[in-house]
Amino acid sequence: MAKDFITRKENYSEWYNELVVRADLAENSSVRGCMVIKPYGYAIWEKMHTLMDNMFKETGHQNAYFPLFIPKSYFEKEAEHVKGFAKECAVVTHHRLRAKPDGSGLEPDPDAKLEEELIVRPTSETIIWDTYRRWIKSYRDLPILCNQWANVVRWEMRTRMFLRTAEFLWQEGHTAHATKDEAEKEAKKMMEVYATFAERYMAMPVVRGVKSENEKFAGAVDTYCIEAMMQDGKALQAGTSHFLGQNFAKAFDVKFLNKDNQLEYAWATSWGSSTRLMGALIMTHSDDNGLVLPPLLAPIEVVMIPIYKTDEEKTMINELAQRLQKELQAKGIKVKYDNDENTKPGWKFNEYEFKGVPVRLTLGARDLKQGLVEVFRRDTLAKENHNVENIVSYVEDLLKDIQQNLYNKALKYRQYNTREVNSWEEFKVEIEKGGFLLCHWDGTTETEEKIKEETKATIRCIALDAKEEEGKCIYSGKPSHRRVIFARNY
RNA sequence: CGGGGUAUAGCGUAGUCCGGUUAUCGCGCCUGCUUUGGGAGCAGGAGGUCGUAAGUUCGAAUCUUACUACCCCGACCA
Repeated sequence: MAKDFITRKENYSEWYNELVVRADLAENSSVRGCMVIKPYGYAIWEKMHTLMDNMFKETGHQNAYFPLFIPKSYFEKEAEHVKGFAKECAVVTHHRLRAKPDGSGLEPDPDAKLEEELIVRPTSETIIWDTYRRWIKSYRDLPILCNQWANVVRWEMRTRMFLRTAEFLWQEGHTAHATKDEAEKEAKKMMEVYATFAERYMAMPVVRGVKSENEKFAGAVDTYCIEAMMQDGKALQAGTSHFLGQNFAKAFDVKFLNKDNQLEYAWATSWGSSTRLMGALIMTHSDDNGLVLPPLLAPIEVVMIPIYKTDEEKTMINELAQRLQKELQAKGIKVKYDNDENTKPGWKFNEYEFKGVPVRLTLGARDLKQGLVEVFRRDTLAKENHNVENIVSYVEDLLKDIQQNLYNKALKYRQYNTREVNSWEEFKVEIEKGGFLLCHWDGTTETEEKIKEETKATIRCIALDAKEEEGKCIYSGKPSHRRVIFARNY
């Protein structure tokens, strides 16, 4: 019903861009590659933030905050890490401006050049491990389980709101452990936390997996991930959790005395998820009428819209609305009564529909005379009249149903678009159709890169629940023991 | 950083080739009245350094040159 709104089929990426702007989630700022997250969009992120934060705390983590700036020398210490991030770092070189000699504005003061240049953090492993060196002396100091909510900067060539911006918001967990086993368990545990969050709150099914050598984090031994499928069949990495081995402990000389009084390097993990989740959320559920939000993340779960002609009707509806609002709020439901007289009901219908509000109650004078309200659910666009008497418990159940339905729908979509492919010829055809392709792969980086060059498809992950199965690599024909997931990705 | 394109009101645009009144239209905005069951109607109104700078000309949104910004396609990436 949305006016002049492009459909997913017509142009998926334009649909996404327009949706983000028109649903009032975010807008491009005047700074290249950076976006403004608007109140409605931020309210969704805030919910994600709070829910995830609780999950981190339940698993024993504490929040802390580390500096935005990282001395260049710290950054250089872990070879793989530098290689991965150097190309996209913002660098601070001066600490003062001065008036230009010709009076035409400001310029960095040459006398205020920094002794050592500072990197704006693209991620915080280095500054954190430099700090951990001072915190860790004994096995009794371990584990350290910290998380930080922060902004990071990665100077991307091409950006898209939420999916890839030069600056973005995220959380990054950084833990230190006495044993390899404990660190590995931590990395897997946090992947599971992300997966649970995605499925339970975002209603977004994910594949739990491990990255190939080629795709893993710069500086990690293993990268675990959750991968989701968007409605255009492309994969989106929605969270990563890294087992870092002793790489950062060695680079920053973080040693502790174990129970046997011997010096050992500490074991590390790091794990992160970002405002990219907003993009994932949008592209998982939304349709050609705009945003669709799962109730558990919707800033407004229920909107009530009055329709009346006379003053008596208006008074009657206002009173009813206030009563319903209280009752719904008592059930913990976020409800908004929009009795703004400047806009007409039809305008409001479209507005809230576009913004993805899960349930709308139309309080119309005509229906109310028969004791009815109109209930509209955003996920199926279905409307029905319902008795006003038990509307509160009905809405409560309906919200649960919508949450579950969105998950089921997304899962069905993913299952339908996931298929086994057994030959290179077949692969080249199937990859054009999108979706996840389950294929045998010989385990080598060379093969992976050749496939990427020829088809733009990458190995999204090796699913943790992939079953053992003998087969031949679709590209090289060499033996393989399990299938991996190939897809084009965001 | 390579290749292509665009720049006119808050947004989207006409006009540019072929220079000539007061720069077009829609949406949005403001005021008033009438309206209210799927983006209301009428009337009136406000809003512009035509990306920046220089040049050609009696006269430049329009022609020339330089610069800047943004978009698309590559290379790179959560």
